[in-house]
Amino acid sequence: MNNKELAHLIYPSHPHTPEEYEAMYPARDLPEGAMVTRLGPSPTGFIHLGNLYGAFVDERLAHQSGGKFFLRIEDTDDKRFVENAVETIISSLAFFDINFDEGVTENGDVGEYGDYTQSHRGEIYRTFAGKLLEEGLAYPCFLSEEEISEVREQQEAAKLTPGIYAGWSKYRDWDKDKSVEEEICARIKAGDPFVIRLKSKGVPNVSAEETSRHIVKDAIRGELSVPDNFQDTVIIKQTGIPTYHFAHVVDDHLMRTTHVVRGEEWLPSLPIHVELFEDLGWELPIYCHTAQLMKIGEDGNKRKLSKRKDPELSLDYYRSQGYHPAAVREYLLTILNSNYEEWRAADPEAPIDDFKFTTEKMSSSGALFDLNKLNDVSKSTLLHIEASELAAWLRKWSEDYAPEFEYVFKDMDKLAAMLDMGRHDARPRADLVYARQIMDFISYFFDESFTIEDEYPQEAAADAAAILKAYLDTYDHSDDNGQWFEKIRTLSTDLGYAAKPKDFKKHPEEYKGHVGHVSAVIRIALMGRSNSPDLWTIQQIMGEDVVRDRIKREIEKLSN
RNA sequence: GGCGCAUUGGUCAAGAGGUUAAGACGUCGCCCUCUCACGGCGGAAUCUGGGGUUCGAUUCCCCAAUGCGCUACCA
Repeated sequence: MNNKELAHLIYPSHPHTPEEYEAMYPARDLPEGAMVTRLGPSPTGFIHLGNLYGAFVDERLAHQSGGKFFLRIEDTDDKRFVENAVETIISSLAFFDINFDEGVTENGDVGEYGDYTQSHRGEIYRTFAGKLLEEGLAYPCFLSEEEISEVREQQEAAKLTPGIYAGWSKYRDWDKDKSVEEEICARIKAGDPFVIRLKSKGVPNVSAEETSRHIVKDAIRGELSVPDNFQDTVIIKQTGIPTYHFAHVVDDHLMRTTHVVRGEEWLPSLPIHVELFEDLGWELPIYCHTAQLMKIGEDGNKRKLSKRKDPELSLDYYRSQGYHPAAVREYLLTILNSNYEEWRAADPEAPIDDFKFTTEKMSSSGALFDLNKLNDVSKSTLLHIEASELAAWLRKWSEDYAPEFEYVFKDMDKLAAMLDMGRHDARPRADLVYARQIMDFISYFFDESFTIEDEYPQEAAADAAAILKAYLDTYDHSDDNGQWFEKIRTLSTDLGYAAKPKDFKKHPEEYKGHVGHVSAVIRIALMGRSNSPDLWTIQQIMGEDVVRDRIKREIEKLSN
């Protein structure tokens, strides 16, 4: 039996030949320099900041260069499948403005290079595995789980690298042993389960200096020195489904991916991929191995955490807190490209598309996720979003994540006015960070959430009732900001408080306090807290009735 | 254990064989100010360690330490 006969025995027929597949998925007709990237999530439904981080690289690279960005579902592991995961992935990414040109969508596949779901591509993988079989570059392996662990034990005892490679699977050299050949033949005919392994060409267990290497270009890390692979990695599992390694090589070639963006955890298996590309006679894509995004631990603060299964890193967490997608995007870009912040500072209004994103500017060491920085970026990002737009966005957020805030959205114009407080001044306020924080920030406007949180300042506590009465008597809702504050100054002086804080600081013995203390009393009666934006503006939004009502109520409370 | 990747202030980082080692976030102080926020000014704080190479290294090389990852018929 020769290689060809073995291949035929395993796969009696294929609907298409490798050449036909090549013709079905021809090189893309794209302008010079256009990059084709892809995102290949497995359908666990768990999307975290790290996925988004990588997805941004793909998206920017493709769309900036006039290329294509597609979504491929990598569901070769049936144990991982989670119901509705694909929908979740698509909608989460869309929420953060990651849009695909082709691939899997909610309404089926879009694009000429599909099918874009790996579990639907079994026949394609088997065809190319058959080609490797024919060429003697792969072999069927019947080693059982028990046999494999025995091998491992022996290898560990002998201090050798564990794994199946030259010398450890008799099936590898079946053509040199008639009895093995007969066994393979019989077992295949009997329908015994087996895997297909790559027949690696590297030399096992030699020192690092002695192994030969390939130079592989990595757009982030420069030139990588990749040793020859000597592991007979499984390429087709017992189920007939490929492993990641094989699917990656076949798909990214046939889908004509030019840039493979993936996490650095893939670096150790690069030798396998390089060998596979070589065996199949295909050109290597340009790899972009990104650094891991990590997070500051909640316990201490500077511990690096693995991104793996850390619910705090879940995209849904930031979404439910109500971080605006534009803010998250902005933040991610600042850690993705070190020169982004500088560029943004120079032009706060420029659209993201104007920024020239480059892989060279990406760091090869992992960054800690910094919530402080996200918050800061978010503040300035929200400043550039229209209040009415923001209000609408908040309402959508509330519907999805926080229905308890329904009352906030009864009057959208009023809400927009609240959000807009002080945002158009020469030095705009930056109060708004994320939805939950905003709900708290404006909570005093609503009777549903208004509570007195702070206490009167010591200097004016005793006069609180008097201050409020005087304030109510002179209050005129149509006063402008200047007239209104002039009245407070007068009121302050009348009651023995300095009209200016400086006067009080100079001669504290002459006054009970200053106008700031008096204002604090009013502020607390109206807002329940001692810190807030401009009082006059707030009153204008609240309306005269609410203002008078709250002051009256507080006077009553004080007299009891 | 083996292999791989990484290592500039608390965090993100620029940077070059000779620099006062940028900038941002955070932090501290002052100013502005009816509070807060914004803004302005200023401060504290960094090249993981040890060997080389060199007139000179934080920058180049080696080793170590530390962190992260891989070591599956998971991706």
